[in-house]
Formats: sequence, structure tokens, C-alpha cells
Amino acid sequence: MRKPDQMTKDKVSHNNNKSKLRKGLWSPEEDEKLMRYMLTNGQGCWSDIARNAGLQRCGKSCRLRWINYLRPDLKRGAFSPREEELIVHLHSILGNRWSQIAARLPGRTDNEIKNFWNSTLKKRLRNNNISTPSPNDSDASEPRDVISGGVMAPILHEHDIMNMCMETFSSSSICMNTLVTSSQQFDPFSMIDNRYDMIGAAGLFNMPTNLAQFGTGNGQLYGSDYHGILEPNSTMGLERDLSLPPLESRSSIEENNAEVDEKSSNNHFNNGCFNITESFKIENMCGFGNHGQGENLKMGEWDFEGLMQDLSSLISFP
DNA sequence: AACCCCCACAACCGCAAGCCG
DNA sequence: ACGGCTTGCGGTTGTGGGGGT
Repeated sequence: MRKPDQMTKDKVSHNNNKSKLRKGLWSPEEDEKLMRYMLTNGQGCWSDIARNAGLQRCGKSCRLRWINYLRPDLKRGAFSPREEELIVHLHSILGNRWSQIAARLPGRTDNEIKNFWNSTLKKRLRNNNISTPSPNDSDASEPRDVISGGVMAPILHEHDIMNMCMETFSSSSICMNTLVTSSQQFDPFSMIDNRYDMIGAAGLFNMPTNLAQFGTGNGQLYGSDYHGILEPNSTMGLERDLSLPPLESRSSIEENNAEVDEKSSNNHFNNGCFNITESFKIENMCGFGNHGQGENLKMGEWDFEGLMQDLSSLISFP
């Protein structure tokens, strides 16, 4: 799309007169700085990160850049038809709660979904329902009843929704089924260049499946709270919260995490390459994962199960 | 070729909530 | 209880690119 270099130069030089904090598009150099810092130090206080990484950006800007663009678990590229369906349906339920919708679409950010909705889906749905004005044509900030709110979203069967979520997980670049050995290396900085070519990150980060899956779900999975979340008796899990990794991956997640913890003090870079399993500070990378509300069970005030029950009561699944 | 318009999307802004001293 | 700081979220803006005329 835009050429970040040129654009930033213009804006930056303009802004430098007013403030020493940069604004506007991020340059590849800035991206690399932030990426490098995040991969080596993990997430902390964003204003500190901005300072320590040598970026003349505010913490907020760094956070946004990381969450929306640099996170290794991001799934780039066009939305699949399944994802589109899921977005439409979730939007019919949740309204403009983009972060909660994003929490159900691993590898997608709320910003991405929001843009996609506003630029593409809204129009498409409007055209499809030209004769029957849909509630979602307006900027629905409130969740709507699928039935009473009009027939905007396709009425999905319960198992369809589940399948869609599952498929979304399995098709996500961060849930690649590619088995990567623990010694495999990757170069996170190649991704930076590739991003400017709008090439999806899929495949660029050959993260081990279980480790990569750890990157899905809500942000707190990566924060200091994740240990509790991963408790075997925890009620969280795919059956409760679709933003979470499948059950079978959890044990390996724990193992990997322990391993990562243990080795995280090792050298992070080796000839420019980054050995992910040796130094990827997953527990500190809480900025990635869909940074939704972070509630394990709830979508804001609703938990998904309850929501499904509500749906079932409203819709008679054939 | 030049201009205009529309689109997609990155980034910003303002507000609210949470945390901590 | 209060204020400052940080984070998260949703709405909005601004820009480059592509397509049409």
C-alpha cells in the first residue's frame, strides 16, 4: 500500500518541529527496533518499551503497532469466506464489539476486522439485503438479536458456528499444522520486509504448532495470569471459550512454556536468526493474541456458552 | 497523460477502566 | 478517596493506490 518510508519522512519532519515524538507511518527501521526489543525483552510497560527500544514514539503508538502489525501470530491476507461468515454472525450477536469478535478469530486484530467490516462487509451485506434494511447497516454499537434484529446474518446452526470457529483456528497461520522441530530457526526480521510487500505472515513464522497455538486466544493468555488459565481443572477451554486453543494442545503448551521460561535467558539471536523455542518469551508477549477483553469465559458480559443457549432458545436449531 | 473519485487500511484520538501509591 | 499512569477499546481520519473518465 503506502510507502512507509516516504510518508513517514514527510510527516516526521513536519512533526519534529512540534514534538520529539514521531507520528504517522512506521518505518521499517522502527518496526525492526520494536520487533527486536519485543522479542528480546518481552512486553512490559509500553512507555518504557518506547523509550528503551530507542523509538521516538509514544507507548500507545508502540502498543498499537505491535498489536496490529508486528505480532508474530498475526494472520495476514484476505479473510476467508468462513471468516467472513463468522464475522457477520458474531457481529449480529455482539454488535461493534470488535475486540470480542477478534477474540474469536485467531490471528486477526480488532482493527483489521473493524476495517474489513466498515469497508467491505457492511456494503456487501447492504447490497445483499437492499430490500430489507438491516440493523447492522447502521453502526450498531449494541449487540442485536439475530431474530428480532432482522435477517442480516445468515442463521447458522449451532454446530456450524462451532465448526467455523474450529476451522478458523486450524486454518490460522498461528495454528499451522506444520510440525517444526524445536531447533528450527526463523528470522523475524524477514517478516518486516515482507509485510511491506503485503505478503502474509503465514509461513514466515514457522512456529512450532503447540507453541504457536499458545499465541492464540486472548491477550491475558500471555500475561502473568496464564498459569491459572492453564490449570487442568480450569473451566476455560475450547468448550467454554472459542478463543482458546484446542484441548489437546494444552499440555504441550505447558511443557513448552516451562521450557521457554527456563531457556529464556539464553542468547536470543544467532547470526541474525532467532531460535524461537529457546528464547521466545511467550509469557511476556502478552501483547499478542487477540487482545480482547481477556476474560476467559466471557464475551464482555456474556459467556459464549450462555450465549449459545440464548441463541438456542431464540432459534430452533433444526 | 492528467485528473478525479473511491477504496482499503494504518494510525490516531478520545474516552473509560483498572491499577497502584 | 484521590490522582496519576497505563492499557484497552471503538470511532474516526488521513493517505496511497487503483480504476474510471
